[in-house]
Amino acid sequence: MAVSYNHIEIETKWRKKWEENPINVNDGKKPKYYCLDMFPYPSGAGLHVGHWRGYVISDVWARYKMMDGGHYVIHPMGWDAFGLPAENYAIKTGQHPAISTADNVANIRKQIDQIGAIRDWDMEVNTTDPAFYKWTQWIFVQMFKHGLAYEKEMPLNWCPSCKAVLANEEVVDGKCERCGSEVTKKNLRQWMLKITKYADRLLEGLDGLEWPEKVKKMQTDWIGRSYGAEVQFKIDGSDEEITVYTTRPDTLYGATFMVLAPEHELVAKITTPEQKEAVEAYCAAAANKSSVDRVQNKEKTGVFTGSYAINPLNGEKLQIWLSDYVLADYGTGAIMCVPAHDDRDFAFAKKFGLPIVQVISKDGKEDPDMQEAYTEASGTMINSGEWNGMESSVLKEEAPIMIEKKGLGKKTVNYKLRDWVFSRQRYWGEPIPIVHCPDCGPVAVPEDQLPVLLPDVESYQPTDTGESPLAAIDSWVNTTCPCCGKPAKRETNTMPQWAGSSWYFLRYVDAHNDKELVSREKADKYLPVDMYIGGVEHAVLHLLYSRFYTKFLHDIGVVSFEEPFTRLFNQGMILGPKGVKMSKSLGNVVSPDDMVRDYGCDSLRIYELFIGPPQQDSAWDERGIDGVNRFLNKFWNVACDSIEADVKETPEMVKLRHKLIADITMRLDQFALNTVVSKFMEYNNQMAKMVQECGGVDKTTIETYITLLAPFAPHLCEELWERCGHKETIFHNAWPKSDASLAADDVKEVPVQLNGKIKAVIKLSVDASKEEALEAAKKAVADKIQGAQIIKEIYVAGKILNLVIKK
RNA sequence: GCCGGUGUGGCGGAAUUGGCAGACGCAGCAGACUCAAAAUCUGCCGAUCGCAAGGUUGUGUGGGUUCGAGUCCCACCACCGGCACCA
Repeated sequence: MAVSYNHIEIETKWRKKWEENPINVNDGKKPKYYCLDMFPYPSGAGLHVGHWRGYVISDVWARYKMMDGGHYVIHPMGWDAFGLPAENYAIKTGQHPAISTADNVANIRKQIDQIGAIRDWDMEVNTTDPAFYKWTQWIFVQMFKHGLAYEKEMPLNWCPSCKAVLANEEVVDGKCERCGSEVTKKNLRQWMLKITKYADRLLEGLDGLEWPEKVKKMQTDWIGRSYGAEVQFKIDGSDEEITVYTTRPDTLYGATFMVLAPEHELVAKITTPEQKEAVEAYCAAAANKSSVDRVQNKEKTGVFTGSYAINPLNGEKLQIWLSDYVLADYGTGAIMCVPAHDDRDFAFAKKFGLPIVQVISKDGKEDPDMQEAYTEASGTMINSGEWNGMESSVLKEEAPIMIEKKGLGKKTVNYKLRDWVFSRQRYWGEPIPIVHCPDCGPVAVPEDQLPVLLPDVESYQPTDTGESPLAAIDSWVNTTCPCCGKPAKRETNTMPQWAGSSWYFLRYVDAHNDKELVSREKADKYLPVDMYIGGVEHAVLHLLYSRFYTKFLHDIGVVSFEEPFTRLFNQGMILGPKGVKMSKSLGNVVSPDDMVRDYGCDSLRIYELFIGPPQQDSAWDERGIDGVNRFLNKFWNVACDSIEADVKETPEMVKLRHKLIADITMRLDQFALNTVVSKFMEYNNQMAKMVQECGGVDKTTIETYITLLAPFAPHLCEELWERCGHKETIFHNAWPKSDASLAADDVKEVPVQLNGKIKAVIKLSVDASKEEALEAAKKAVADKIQGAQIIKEIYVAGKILNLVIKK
């Protein structure tokens, strides 16, 4: 009689046993495997079924690695606990963020425990723990000492709702990545990290990584390296020069005017008295434009400065204009305009009636009536003096060198990547460990005085002025200069949330070290991360910042490797039942807690995998878990019956066993976890038939199945393993190996086609000759080929037999 | 606009990479068990024509390559994601 297994009893029992006797122990001899989840922000809302998915995937993988290859698995968990929600909650309720954070951590810790994952909580880290952020600050001090952290006043992205500056990576479509408010510009003095110094290494390091191509591409585009030339243009009647950056120096003869960004430093100097009023009005208007306006409105605007530049090659006079389509912070903030070969310059020239000179021709002839810019670098040079007749693609490569030889400019490289704006005007973050001294300037807090503790404040309210709430605590702000001992003031900005997450993965393996960030010995032994699992939303944020930090820590000798995450897997989101993102405000958040209670952890684990391909978004359908639960119950009965019946193995059972091993292992290695589950169901259905026919399957087969299923349904499988008579945990079992010769079929069903259409299926022995196969096939379709002429016979052994006929 | 990705039953999805399309599961329908229901079990389940055997058609659209195409090639459409005046 079919019975349901008691998931509450079994799961409680094994949870307790694993706690008493941990299954994942480091004996110092086993090879390590570091399988990491992106650590969560401990939000008050707790975990939903979407968080579960990533943690289930990583735990299945960790347990598989533990069995396959006998690894000691590093599979830790921690808390990315600085950040705005806790601070906003504090503003509303007056409760200190540390208290609400601790509550949330405790709650989520319970939820994570329900997943039944292997976790070593001795490694737990929390970014808000002074013992942890001491090292976040220490890294900043090292960067400061190496000239990578510097202060700069510049127009910055400002979120008026969060009341804080944002890094470029945090601005999406001109809006705040976190709250969606329109981002404005604000001129502020801020701390910057020189991530641009690592641009080339960040780009080149991507090559060796087993990451999704999509993420590599996003980082490549974000870094945005381009090759070209800087060219100097003299200003007519002045000693000043304008330097432009161009990727198309081959079109230099076609430059007919120039455009500077409204913020360019020469604007005031080159504006003529007649144009002064118009220029000032234009610059003021540009300064007030929001990022959204600037991005969305592509209609060209501009104003003439009244001055002219000289084309260095042909001496032509070029009008100098201002326009906000030229960005102040890319290249040199000034461009030479070649309307014939650039869409934007073309639109600008058409609008303001500026000359257009074609210098590249597809067919060697000039087009007297250009309707759009010809932007490809292929064709013959015309109107280009000594360059006439050259192939433009060749010239594009050679022009920078030729220009450099003539002393008109130089070959250069440019990047879209900007330095990282690293300070935030908020309370709940790591204080930046700097003291400002009137005599010595900014001075790093000495390492033996770290951490600089975050003080308590009266009010968490951020200000509109760009000052942190910390600035109001005189007793904390006023200190002495570590250098000269005179009165000085502390830096009151805090670090962005990304600071702790940029290096936390290093800390897990030596979480209690109070002398070093991580000991070199442990770093060499346990790092880097072998498999990193998390959402794709951090492609250019956390994942780029972590690579930058790791490269820096490599350069100062803390670690010996340059890339933190060898392999990356991005799991898809679990969407709400209607296919929209789960969110508190939409009220479509599904909590795992009830399902764990009703169906058990093992059922939910498997359903999270079965719902769809792991890298793809999937809409939650709560009915689907019934199918998985039925499968586990069915398997429970098959296993119990087989253990009891203790039948002798048959050739069918041996074949099933070896096919099962091969199928599951291959799909697991391909990360096709949803199909692993369907294969388990298929084989279980076959075994259920064997139970009906012969009372059960043999002991080896059922034990093999239990072993393979163990990473997916660990509690159930441990219980069954024990019922098979084993004393030791199933997870110390080696991963079964398949013998291909035992898995192979000796008779195959082969479809017989006539002209590519299936007309019959015949059974053929795998070693049947072509003649035998053809004979059998012709017999099977005899009535259909009567009177027809067979033109061609195709036989692919074990797969297909096709007869091409003509009537 | 540029660059990626995806498109298969009522639904989630499978197809060992060019060889039986729709595995597995959900939902649905019919039956068994039951006084009844739930649970469980058995069968059916793309469309279309047919009483049936069986035929035709079918993987976003149109073409092509091939004995054979969901899979490869060309053109297009739709949706999703990334970047977006980067010279």
